[in-house]
Amino acid sequence: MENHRRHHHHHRELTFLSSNDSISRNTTDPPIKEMDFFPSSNNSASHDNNNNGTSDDHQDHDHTGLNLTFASAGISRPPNGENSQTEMIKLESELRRLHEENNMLKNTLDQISKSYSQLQAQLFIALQNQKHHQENGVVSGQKTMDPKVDVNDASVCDDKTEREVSVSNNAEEDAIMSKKDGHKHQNHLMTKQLIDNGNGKQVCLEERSSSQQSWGSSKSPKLEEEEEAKAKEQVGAADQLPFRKARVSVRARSEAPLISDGCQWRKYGQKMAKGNPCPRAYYRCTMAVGCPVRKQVQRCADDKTILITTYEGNHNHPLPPAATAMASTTSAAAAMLLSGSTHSKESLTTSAGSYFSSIPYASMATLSASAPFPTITLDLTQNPNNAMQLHPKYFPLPLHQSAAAAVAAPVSGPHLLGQPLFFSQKLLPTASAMPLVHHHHHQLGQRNNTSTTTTSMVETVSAAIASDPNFTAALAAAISSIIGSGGNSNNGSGAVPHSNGVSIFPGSPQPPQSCTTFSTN
DNA sequence: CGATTTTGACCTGCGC
DNA sequence: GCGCAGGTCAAAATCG
Repeated sequence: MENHRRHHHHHRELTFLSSNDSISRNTTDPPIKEMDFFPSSNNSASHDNNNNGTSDDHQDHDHTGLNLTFASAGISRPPNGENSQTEMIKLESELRRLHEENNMLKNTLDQISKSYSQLQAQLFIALQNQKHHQENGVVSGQKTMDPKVDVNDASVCDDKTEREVSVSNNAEEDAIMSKKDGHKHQNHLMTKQLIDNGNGKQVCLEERSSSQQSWGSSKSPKLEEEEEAKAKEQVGAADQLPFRKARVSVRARSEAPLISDGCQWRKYGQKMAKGNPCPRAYYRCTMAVGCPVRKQVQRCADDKTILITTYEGNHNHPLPPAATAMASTTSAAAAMLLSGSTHSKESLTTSAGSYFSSIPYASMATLSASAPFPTITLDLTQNPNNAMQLHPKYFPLPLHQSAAAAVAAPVSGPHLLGQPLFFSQKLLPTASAMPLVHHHHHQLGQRNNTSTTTTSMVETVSAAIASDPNFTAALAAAISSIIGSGGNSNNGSGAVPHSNGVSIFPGSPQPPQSCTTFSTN
């Protein structure tokens, strides 16, 4: 097995490095002629004629071979058995090579998509920060915004702060999560890319490519090194900074083994983690081939009713509305963390600390920038009532912005954009309502939009969780009470989504689509 | 029958 | 170098 894998890697490396050549060769050069083996008469001949591709040829070949079992012994084979043997070997090797190449191409595409997504998010964050700096040398966001927005913001923030409560001390979790990487070199990958800002316009962004690739891990080391080297050339000194993987951890009470986040996941492993009697399950997103997003699910050792779900990576595919919010928030948070760490981790913290320290509700999110991965933890466990209060102004920004960004996003990246950017803009003014963000291992820096994203994320996550039928049932009462008392009415207890994109944000000014709705899996 | 889960082996990093 | 722990792989089993 081990050898098996190693071989694979080697193949990939080699083939990938020359992939272009290989491709062109494969697509242009006539493949080894199957005609030699399967003369005219049967169906396979026509197949062959139609397929001048690569792998198809081989498949056809195989297929043909099966069809010809009755004649395989000799009839269809040319007299010179040696040649045919050689050809077969060639074909097989070619097939292998093509498979490897295909894999490499997929991986490359994935990497590009991932980088694209993260860079987009980071760009916006960076722009946001820049804007802040320009507009006011001062720290806290005195961002002037559309009054409307401000109103919304306030309410949003209120909701948020109320919603979640205590800081979760996830040091343990963080430590566990971040302890290993296993793909270190990937962590140093720096990229300078052209990213599409959603309007088809490309922006050249120098940035630190993010994490998810690490979890993707399918890229060959050589390739990574090459990319890294290239990136270093372009980026320069920035590469000195340690690369980090951002993770978003969600703590929520749930009977269900998984929280419903709108995505399809496939379990690929399970492990007993030290210090926790409950196994940790590893899932990867299966909504698209090669999607790098993974998550770990584990029950809290202290309180087994608490389910800890940790996400990493950005989806490289369009997301269903039900998944958009979660994905965008988590990926945005991840990007944010990365961005923060890129520039100065401290900035993240300070904003958190100084900014939110006065918040009465303590916190609902924990930022852990501890090495090697910054992790943002959302604690949705403490006060269900609060936890559900997010909805009303869940989307401070006009739907056409957030939803459009999230939903209309053609592929991967765009879904990142909506919330982090817009939320940050709008939430800043209402600092007092911000959640407390606690930095585990780093000193405080100064403000930025970290908290903002955190906030939105919490809401999103809460919404996602709420959409889970099981969890929904458990929280129904709480929601009802909130709705009843909170002045948001619409659905009353019915606010709880039953499934399929029912909005859980009763009071939402704009019918929250996409981002604000969740479907159960 | 394809997709998913299970599960033991393996890989890698880290501390001693 | 060794052992430990987290993370991943992939064959086998199971599911729908």
